[in-house]
Amino acid sequence: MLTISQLASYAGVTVRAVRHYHAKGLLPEPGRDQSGYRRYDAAAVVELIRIRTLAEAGVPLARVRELLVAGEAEFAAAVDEVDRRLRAEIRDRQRHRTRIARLAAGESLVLPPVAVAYVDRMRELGFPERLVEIERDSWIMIAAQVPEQLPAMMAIKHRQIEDPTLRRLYLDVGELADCTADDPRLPALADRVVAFIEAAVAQADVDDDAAGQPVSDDLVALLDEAFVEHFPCAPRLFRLLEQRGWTGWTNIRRTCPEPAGAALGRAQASRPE
Amino acid sequence: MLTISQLASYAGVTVRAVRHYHAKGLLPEPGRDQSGYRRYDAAAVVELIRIRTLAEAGVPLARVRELLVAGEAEFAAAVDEVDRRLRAEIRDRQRHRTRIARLAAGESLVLPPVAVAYVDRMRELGFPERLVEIERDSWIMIAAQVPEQLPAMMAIKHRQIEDPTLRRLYLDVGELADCTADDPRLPALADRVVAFIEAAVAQADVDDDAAGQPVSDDLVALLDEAFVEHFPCAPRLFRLLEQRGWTGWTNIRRTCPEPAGAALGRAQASRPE
DNA sequence: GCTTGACCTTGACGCAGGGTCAGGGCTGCA
DNA sequence: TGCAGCCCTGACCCTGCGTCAAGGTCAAGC
Repeated sequence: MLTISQLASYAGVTVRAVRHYHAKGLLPEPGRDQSGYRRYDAAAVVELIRIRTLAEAGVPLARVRELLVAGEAEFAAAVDEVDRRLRAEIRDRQRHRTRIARLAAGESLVLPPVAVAYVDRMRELGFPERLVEIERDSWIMIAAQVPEQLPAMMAIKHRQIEDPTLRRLYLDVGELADCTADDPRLPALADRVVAFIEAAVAQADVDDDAAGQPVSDDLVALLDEAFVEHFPCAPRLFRLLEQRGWTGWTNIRRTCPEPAGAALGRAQASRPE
Repeated sequence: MLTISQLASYAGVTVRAVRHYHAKGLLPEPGRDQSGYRRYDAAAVVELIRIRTLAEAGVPLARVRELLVAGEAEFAAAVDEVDRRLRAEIRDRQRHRTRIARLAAGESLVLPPVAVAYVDRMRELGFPERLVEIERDSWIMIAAQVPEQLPAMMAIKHRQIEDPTLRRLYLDVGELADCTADDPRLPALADRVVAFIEAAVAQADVDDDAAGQPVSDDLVALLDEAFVEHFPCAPRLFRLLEQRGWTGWTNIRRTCPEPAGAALGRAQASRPE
């Protein structure tokens, strides 16, 4: 008769595994000797080797229990299912590998390359880091929410940022980020923002109209909130804009219905955070 | 401000996962509103998306926590380690696939093909199922213990089983399996076993001597025990053999030292279970 | 007889990554 | 005011064991 460790060593598994198989009902509990030790016979070795063989083939223990007493048909079906699972797990791992390879290559992954390029370009052009960060975070959220519309939106942003007038406006917004609510430069800034938006609405490009309503109202509200959190003067700026007939920021709109309603989408695409 | 389910939906994870990340210290606990609900800002969305991105790349959560604040060098090292782990897991799965493919193809796996063929041949030759089963179980244990010596041992067994005299002896052992200890046919059987063993010792083939002492004494004892368990008449048979100067069964030996000691290994190779 | 070390027992916690309940509070809408 | 649908904490569940705790047993050496 064998002790548990002898049994385990014959079958090439650990003592702990044997007790685990007892607990799971895979291997019947053997009789005990007078001191309470489990005592195994050769049949237990064979059964344990069968269990180990299945387990090493990647069969979950719950399945092993069934397969030990299964007929050929169920056995084949179960094996088939296990193989499908293994293939799926291999596919998962391979996807993971390509993802971490891209991470290792320096890609941020939370942001597609086109957006990374945009953010980098902002830094090149001398935008304050604060502004760059909130812009980056906004695009992370947009990319997570509506990834398929990101390229179109990014194209517009790239064009906007290369436009000297608009770039000047952005830079000035960035510089006024930390000003107090009563800063005397704010009304003039609001005027310039409104002037830009109205010009954009007036000459609404045909090819930009495809953008439509790319992001949900919820997300727009969230982005506006993030803007307010990072820019102390934002509430005052918003009030100044409302006095000039515009409301919101990410998706800025007229407070009163506009005659040419089709231009709204174009206005949103120009959100100058 | 966002509720936990809004946050989760923006980042594309479950509410439970968000709380899990809080518990693991991956995502800082946000402030609560007056009713105790967690309230998140946009920065939390971005952080959660970063966590999800790493987690989806197969990075363990413990590593994610480090990587969120890691510099480039540690990041690269960690990524490298994760990739190694993923490769190892893929290799494991692929091994598992080949193993279950072999299982599906009908191979027993607990027994190499050469042993399966031997067991099948026993059935063809009309050996009683009881005898076949204990033989099979013995070989399972031997294959698990000393797989590299199995082919040589199997070659001997194949030759033995095709020898008409020895096959007749085996068949008679099988038929007497269930006889009582006082069965009158047992002494004659013991005589034939001894006659065979002594003949085998006398003409010890040169090419068989390589087998030497293939299995450990422990395993031999276990196999003998299994034999006794399946054959009620075994104790009586053993006593009869001892009266004739032989002890044991799997590794049968002379009770008194034999003049030509070199023949012992040959005797063992002929174990006629 | 005593110690020592190796073995045995049960019970419990731990791991990743959450799923799923239970039992209750809060909110918003009709 | 009632109801649906959120939210909260706490706790147990899954896999396949590893590992520790606290104690009983056994064989060997002195």
